[in-house]
Amino acid sequence: MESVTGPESPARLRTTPSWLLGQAAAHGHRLVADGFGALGIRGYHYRLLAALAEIGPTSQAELGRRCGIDRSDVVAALNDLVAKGLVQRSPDPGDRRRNVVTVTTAGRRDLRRLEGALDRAQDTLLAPLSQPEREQLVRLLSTLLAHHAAP
Amino acid sequence: MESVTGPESPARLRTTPSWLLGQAAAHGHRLVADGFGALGIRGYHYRLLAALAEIGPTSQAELGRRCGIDRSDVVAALNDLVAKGLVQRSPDPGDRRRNVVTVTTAGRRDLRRLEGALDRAQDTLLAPLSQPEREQLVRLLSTLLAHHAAP
DNA sequence: CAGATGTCAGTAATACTGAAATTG
DNA sequence: CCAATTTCAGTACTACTGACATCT
Repeated sequence: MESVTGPESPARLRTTPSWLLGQAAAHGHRLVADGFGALGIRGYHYRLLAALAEIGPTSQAELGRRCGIDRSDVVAALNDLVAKGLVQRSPDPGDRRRNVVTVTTAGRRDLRRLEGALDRAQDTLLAPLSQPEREQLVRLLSTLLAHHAAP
Repeated sequence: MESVTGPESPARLRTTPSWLLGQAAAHGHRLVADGFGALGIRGYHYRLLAALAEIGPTSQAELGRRCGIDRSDVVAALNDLVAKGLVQRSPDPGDRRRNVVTVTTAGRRDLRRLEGALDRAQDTLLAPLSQPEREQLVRLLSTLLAHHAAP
């Protein structure tokens, strides 16, 4: 990545929130991807693993809703995770439309490593902000997302 | 788009800045794209038009640096803008490696419309934030980008 | 029948990589 | 020879669309 603009970017862009968000998100994505890259994991994979570890065995549709990932993309990402032996996919006895997805022991182990990489990436990303500023940023973004979330 | 997660997203994600940034950026991108869509313009196109209108005729490489767009992507986006008659590309007499890119009258006209659409998208995106909060968000993001900008 | 689910195929947009040819 | 510029070809990741078959 490295879409660094420097302080000479157009004045209009420098004060446009959606542009600033996009650039900051790109930096964050690059840092996280670098950390995940060694384990051959992408953002989608991590999200799914984290959600599974937190809420336990779930259907693919529910996973997609929790993670904000389209169900068609969930299919592809789970294929990867199954191939890596990090999750297990089995038919739901109670509802034959569904699959039940479960994290394996190897999945939990990789997830712990990913958490470490994620923490380091956040620290690098937020380096120029004080602790109160970091909390303020998280608060503002959370307010934004809560407002735009599906009702 | 619409990667809305709702308040039941994994706890780990809800407090991870890079995830929050990504989600907020996705919302912003969707709103802006909706506003630009009617004119057949993407983010890259707008950035280039805005930079050109601000700094005047420039080389493609300089444009890319100002806008944070890779040179190879600048080529493709300018091809579109030339085809639409919004910019003009001509060889630089002083340096025959370069092209000089200039906004046309039609380009300035479309840019004014795009600014309007962009403003409306920002208002929708920032709806849940007060004016001081919006300024705070811009400030925090600017600090972040300034720090990660080319050293 | 309506609605949910899993799957597949395909697309758009941003971001990035590598290489080639030309010129300074 | 080295560096900058333009261009092309190709890739990765996120996000989204439409369709289909299956099952509740």
